[in-house]
Amino acid sequence: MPELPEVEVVRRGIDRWATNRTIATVDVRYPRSVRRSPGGAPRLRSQLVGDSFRCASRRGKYLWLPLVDNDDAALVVHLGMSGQVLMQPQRADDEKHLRVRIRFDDDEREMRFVDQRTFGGMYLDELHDGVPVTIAHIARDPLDPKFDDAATARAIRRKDTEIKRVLLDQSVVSGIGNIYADEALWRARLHGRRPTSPLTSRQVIDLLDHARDVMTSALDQGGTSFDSLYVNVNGESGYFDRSLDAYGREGEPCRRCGAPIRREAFMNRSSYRCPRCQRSPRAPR
DNA sequence: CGCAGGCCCTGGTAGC
DNA sequence: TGCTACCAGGGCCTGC
Repeated sequence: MPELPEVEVVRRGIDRWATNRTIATVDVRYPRSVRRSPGGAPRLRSQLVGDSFRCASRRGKYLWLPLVDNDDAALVVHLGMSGQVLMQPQRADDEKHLRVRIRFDDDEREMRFVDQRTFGGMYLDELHDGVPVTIAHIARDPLDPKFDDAATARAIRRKDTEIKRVLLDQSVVSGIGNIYADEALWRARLHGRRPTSPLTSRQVIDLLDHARDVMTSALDQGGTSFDSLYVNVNGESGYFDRSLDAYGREGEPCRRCGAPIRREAFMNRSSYRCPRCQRSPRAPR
């Protein structure tokens, strides 16, 4: 499940292999994967072939490759739940869920978009001030140098909802998904169902600090490969899953207090927390 | 307008 | 063994 650290690892890999090479062919094997691209596969192909990519940018879980010739356009990539960008030798066997193949006019590696659950995709978009218009509503992420902790904390406290919901709201703070939300909440000793407005500014800024810290650590270890769907552009897993303190640790002892980590349903998914360190806001015990 | 919840999608796995 | 039901979940869309 790629969140910010995993997407950043992929971005770096793409930068290493895919920039400043003339695009030769674009082969869309599965139209759904380019469903957000205006004009579909034909226009995607005609716009990309002959052009080349600049260095990749990222905001939250989105990354994009600006084009060199058409300098107000970019190829946006979102990995969804199971998307992978692989830089493969041209002779390598096709992956089972290969969706889009981009070849360059040299003998080096080709770029492949592979996606089992097809929530991800790639599409052409227009750049405004260097940002694709379709992601203008995505907030800056905590690793962005221009991320404003105090302003984000204010925005969070203005919301009339629960804290974990806001952490997952990409228009307030981006890059955080279910795994790093649970990890940040564990580190901050906050229950995800705590209402946001009574939280102090200090608590929220502390939480954002923890989110940044845990994602930075994950990035240093190549990301979290919890269910093997996430890999870097060379197909290699990250190692942060063994450093997780909450996510996926149901029944295992809290690394702080020893209480068994609890798993609960939340927003049609799972939340993991320590029942002792992260007390329930409703029925404290 | 803000918020909550449903839906999309597929493969692995638990359970019978 | 083979079938069914369920689970993973980001982001868009709808409805209240």
